[in-house]
Amino acid sequence: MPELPEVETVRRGLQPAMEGARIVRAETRRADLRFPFQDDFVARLEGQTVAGLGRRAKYLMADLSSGDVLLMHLGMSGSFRVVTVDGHVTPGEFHYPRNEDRAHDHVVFHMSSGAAVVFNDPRRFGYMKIIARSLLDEEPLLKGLGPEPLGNAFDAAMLAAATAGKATSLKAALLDQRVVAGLGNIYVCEALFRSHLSPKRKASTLADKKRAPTDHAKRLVASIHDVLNQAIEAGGSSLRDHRQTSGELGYFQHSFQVYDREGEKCQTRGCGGTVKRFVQNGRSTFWCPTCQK
DNA sequence: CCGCGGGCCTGAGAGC
DNA sequence: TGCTCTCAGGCCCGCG
Repeated sequence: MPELPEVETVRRGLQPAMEGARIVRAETRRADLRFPFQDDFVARLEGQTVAGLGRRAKYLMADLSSGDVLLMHLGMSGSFRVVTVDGHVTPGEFHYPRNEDRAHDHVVFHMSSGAAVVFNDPRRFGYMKIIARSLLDEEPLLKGLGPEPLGNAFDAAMLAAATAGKATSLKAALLDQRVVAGLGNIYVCEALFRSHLSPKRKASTLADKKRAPTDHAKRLVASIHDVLNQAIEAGGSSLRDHRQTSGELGYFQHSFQVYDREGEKCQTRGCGGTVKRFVQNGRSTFWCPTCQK
């Protein structure tokens, strides 16, 4: 499911239930998600207060009073919901991603705020890991990550330097979390469309001979900023699994201009082209060959 | 360094 | 209705 806007939406939804509250009880309802839970997973959570809930790329990070950090990744189909202790969902009734039972509720945090925070993940590509804050810099899951696309470190100069000399395609480079961390298939397709750049273009064309950013790089960075900010504002995109923590859908999918729109007319003014789909690095790319060069 | 295929999982939707 | 097949917001590994 989730790319940066979806994870950020989840973070904002969990904040009121978790920040400043203590984890009274933690339940793991099976032995593993993508990986087995650490042996001391529950023990390191129970009794700890969540000082803050942050995000790095597509990871949620809960700062615990013990000095540990709980790292959470939603994989493809993970979602969180916030439920009050009497079984009623806050604020509205939760609608499961699929109209099924709770078979895929794998982790529950019972908070002193009175809320239960439930992690549901049918495909179980998601995972959780507890890391001592002092070891965060050496954590393999985080170590190679590039800059946050909405952070100060991400700009045209940085992007040009990171892609200079790369033989790979522009699309593959943007999906590479070492280049920039948080984009996925949807928002890469959308950002490339908005900047009129072909997904097939060589990534190295974002830089000139002196490794300085071209106008393409500047356009692309602006498009990435725009599409991510707009998607966050819309509560993310709900195609199959993504839900806000209230169970509500995100609605940015209605604003897609190319993703999942094969065969539709290109929305670029005066273009007249048609949205096409092809497989690139094993993933669907949606684009307009007429106006993306 | 790069692309590709396969794997991890479950479920939805299409086609027959 | 039900089967089979393809595909899915991620990411990792090994091969050539």
